[in-house]
Amino acid sequence: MTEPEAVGAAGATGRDAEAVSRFVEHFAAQLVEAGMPRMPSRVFGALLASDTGALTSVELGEQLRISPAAVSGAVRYLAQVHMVSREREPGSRRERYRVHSDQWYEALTNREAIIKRWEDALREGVASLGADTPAGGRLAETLAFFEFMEGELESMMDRWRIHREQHFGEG
Amino acid sequence: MTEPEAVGAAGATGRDAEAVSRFVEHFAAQLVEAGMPRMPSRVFGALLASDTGALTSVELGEQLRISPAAVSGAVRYLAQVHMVSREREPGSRRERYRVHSDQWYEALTNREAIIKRWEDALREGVASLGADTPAGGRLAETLAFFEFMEGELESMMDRWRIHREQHFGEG
DNA sequence: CGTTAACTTCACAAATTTCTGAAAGAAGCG
DNA sequence: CGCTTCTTTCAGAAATTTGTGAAGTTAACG
Repeated sequence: MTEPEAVGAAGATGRDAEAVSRFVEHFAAQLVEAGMPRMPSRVFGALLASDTGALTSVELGEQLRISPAAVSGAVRYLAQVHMVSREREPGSRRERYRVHSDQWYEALTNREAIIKRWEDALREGVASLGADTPAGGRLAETLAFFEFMEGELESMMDRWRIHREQHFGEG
Repeated sequence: MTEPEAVGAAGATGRDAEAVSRFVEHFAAQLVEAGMPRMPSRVFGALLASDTGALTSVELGEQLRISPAAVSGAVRYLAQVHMVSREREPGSRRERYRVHSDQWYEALTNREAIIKRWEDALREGVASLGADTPAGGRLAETLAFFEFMEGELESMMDRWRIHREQHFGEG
């Protein structure tokens, strides 16, 4: 009874728990490599791979074998960067964490906040080093790049929404 | 002789070392927050803020007050992600590390490698969970998003190069 | 209005990461 | 061909991060 299901078999849930886990861990590893902390990455992976797109704290804890505290921390992180939203199951103290597909895109776009802070730092640098110095010029060009990117990102998301509807309908 | 220059004064180099340092540390902090290790961030900041855009190992060590070993590690990291290139000063064992402005852009674009791995993980997930399941569908849509982004990024860089020439000339 | 279920916070232990000093390894120069 | 100068590698110390158990807090339900 160490393993509730045989490897590769579809269990009582109608899903191959082994396959799900493999995906979750593999995908989470990529997120980690991109700089996201481990627990948030794993929780996000589990939500992505869930059929409803939403899981409770207990379900996450069981599937990932982590403590309630770890779930709590991970979810707080993910909510902060807008990668999941919290739902209150009506008539229950149970909370439910959900990925909206569009939230996911927005979250990536939310790197804008980071870009904005980079821009601030660069502007400050240009000012204090002098726009007429070689270093100042380099900073100014970098700043221009980010400002350009910022605008592009926005129109890119617009194009995506159109592209998406053509391929996935109203979603 | 603990401090070669008075605070805020322009030294023999003709630059306000204090102002440079402030920028470097501030900018580096933003990079760190975005997920880059600290030493690489600081080294990169120092290079960005240098007049020539290139510094030797010793110069970096002195300016940032870090050991040669730390410089070595940071530079290796930065070279790996294509954010600096190494130059051999002819007729000297001294090496010189440089930021090319375009390298910087390319580096950001090099996140493509990361995206590619995300895509692989997602494709695998779609296959093993089944494209006809709700979870599989969600993964497929996410995958489509990344594939879309990949193409967009490329054309965005093209547009940037044009935009840049109009504003900065041949650079 | 008390009881209980669920989530969060806190302090600590463990693991990982990061930086340093010391020694070894290249590469020009005499 | 040995010396000198610069860089890298390595092992270990220090600091930071991460996850847990346990206590605390909130809110539904009888």
